[in-house]
Amino acid sequence: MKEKKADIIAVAKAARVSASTVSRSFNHPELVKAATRKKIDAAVRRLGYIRNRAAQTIHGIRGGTIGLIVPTVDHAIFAELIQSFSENVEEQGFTILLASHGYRLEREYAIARKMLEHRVDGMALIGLEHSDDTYGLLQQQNTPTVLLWNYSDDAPMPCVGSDNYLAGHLIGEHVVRLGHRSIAAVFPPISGNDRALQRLSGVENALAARGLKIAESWRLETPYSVSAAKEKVAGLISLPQRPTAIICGNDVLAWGALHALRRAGVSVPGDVTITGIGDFHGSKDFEPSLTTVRIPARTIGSKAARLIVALIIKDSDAESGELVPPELALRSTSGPVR
Amino acid sequence: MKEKKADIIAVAKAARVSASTVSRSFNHPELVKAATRKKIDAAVRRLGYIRNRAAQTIHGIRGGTIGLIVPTVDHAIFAELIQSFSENVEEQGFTILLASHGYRLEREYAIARKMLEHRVDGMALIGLEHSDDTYGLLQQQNTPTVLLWNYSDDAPMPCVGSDNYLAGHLIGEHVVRLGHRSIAAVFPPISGNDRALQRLSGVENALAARGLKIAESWRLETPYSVSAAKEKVAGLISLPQRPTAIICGNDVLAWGALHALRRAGVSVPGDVTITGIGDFHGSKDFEPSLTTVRIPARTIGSKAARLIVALIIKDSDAESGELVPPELALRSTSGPVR
DNA sequence: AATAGTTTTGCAAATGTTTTCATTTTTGAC
DNA sequence: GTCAAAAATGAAAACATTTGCAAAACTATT
Repeated sequence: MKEKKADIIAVAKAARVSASTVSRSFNHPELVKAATRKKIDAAVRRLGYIRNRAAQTIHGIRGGTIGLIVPTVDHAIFAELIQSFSENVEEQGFTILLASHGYRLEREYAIARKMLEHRVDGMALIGLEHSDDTYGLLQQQNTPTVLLWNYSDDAPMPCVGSDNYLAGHLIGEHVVRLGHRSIAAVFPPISGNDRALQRLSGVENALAARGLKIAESWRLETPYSVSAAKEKVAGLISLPQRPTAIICGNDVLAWGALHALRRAGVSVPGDVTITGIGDFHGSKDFEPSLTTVRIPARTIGSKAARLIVALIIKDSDAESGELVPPELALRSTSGPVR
Repeated sequence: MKEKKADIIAVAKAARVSASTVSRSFNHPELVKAATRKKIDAAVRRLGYIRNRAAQTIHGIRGGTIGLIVPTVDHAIFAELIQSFSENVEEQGFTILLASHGYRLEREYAIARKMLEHRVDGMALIGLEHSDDTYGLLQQQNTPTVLLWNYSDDAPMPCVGSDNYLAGHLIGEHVVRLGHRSIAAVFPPISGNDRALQRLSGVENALAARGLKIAESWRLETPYSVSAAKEKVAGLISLPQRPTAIICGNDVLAWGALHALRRAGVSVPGDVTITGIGDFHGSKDFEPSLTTVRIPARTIGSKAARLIVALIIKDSDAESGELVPPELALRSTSGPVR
């Protein structure tokens, strides 16, 4: 294509009007005569003209993008949330700029900066744990921001999410109520992951309320994957002393545990109780179906979408955040201790 | 924040140099004296200045974003691909603009247009099936584009992906070789989904080579979810006539099938053989481990990332695309017919 | 100390759009 | 057919940058 791409002036020429009129016909169509608009539209089509948002953005006009930074997109966890958030945000005319930081908070800062360079209209981050630099950056630029996934009253920014501490507490309580005393825990690494940390302390406190504690050798830390969890749990149950319940930090780890037990011929929940947290797609239909705590990702996504848009368009009666409570999903992998 | 955000001129003033020098110090640091650069950096930090990419973009400078449009982000399928693609693209200094079209090709067109308005440097789409409008748009704007996931020699644009027909053929052949004659198929809807269509015809041709055909009542179409597949398969096996093998269009559906059989107490692969396609995270560690066809998503993602960047920076020895062959992953859910 | 060459800097034009204000055209009433 | 008011359009300034070119400031050489 030798000829340079069409700009608004080319369109104006082709339609025999001025550039201003073309611009108006896009942005304030009611101000231009129908006939003129028609001529312009024809010219636009003929030239294959596409508006240049960058040139608008320069005028302080919103570009219609929202930056979303997630730890990872590779796994089930955030998939539902991302989907729901982006669907809802798109519905309101915005597009998402997505990036993942691989659980490295400095990466997150760098990405946030880059998104700001692109002059996103707003930002969304996962969790409440971010580097001071990141918080500082966002505050100083006073970019509308929402924190997804976790809710806390004293969060430094509006957040919509669930209470991960409560989620952990719920499941911990459920397990002790069933009479379990020998309890193991399988959790992802908690550094840079406030969700996991809170869940774990929720669990621990629930146990502590009954004077229980998780033995050091029964606290397993595993990367976020079915296979890693499966392996760890296989090791765990081959030990002479076996727990009667294994509380997993999320559903994916629980799936791994379930497969490990199946493989070892251990019956669930007859011999061992397994629980997850998250209620991902598939947990309900697992055989046996997984007892877990439902974190309503779709609800969080849509509420967060509404909130961020409200913040961006400065809708003054925007909430400052919202707690979407977790609920115990009682299913078949948990049972009374034998 | 009363004071308007810092611009390059504010920085220039603060550092007592001209705006041009500030600009240069960002874009061609070697052209400005180290001492001056230091002054500028200090001013930047002091004022919290963030460059405005939009204003650069206007000068035809690359903005460093690549648009990626996927059908959905909600499920396992593209997660690995997206992750790997975006990791690799980020490594080369680009950021991803992600959107999903929910399997609606007109949405895809609208999104592509919007991304072009944002002047993305390149585009990546999933599969080879897109509306003529979309293809036309991209061609006319001659935006560097790669098609992910599927490979075909006569694709209208560079593509890197696997051969879904071959994947289907591989698994079909495997199943007939095991001696199965009564074969059912569980596939996602194929409209607007060339991947599924090709897989299915691969399967059918492999069967046809042995004179076999899938009975009409044994061709199940289900949405992309464990629970839908589980339900459909539960119905299937409750029929008086039962297939000895069920070929699933992807691993998620196969998981659903597996759970249905488990629930019904049907042994796998003793009574029924189950196969998937995709080899998603978790399939290897499923109990029993799933026989499937490996579509190397990470490889596709990284190769595609390299390709799109090469196209953008007009690296002339960029490949025109690449076929990443699928491989049969022979595991435990398939066995000889009893 | 003067010269030539090199490095560093600033000025001003350019980029593609929006917007304010002024001008022209149209409309409706008489 | 005239006039005022209303509607539609255009000219030019503004936006935040980059860049070509020229001027200024250094260096090295004599």
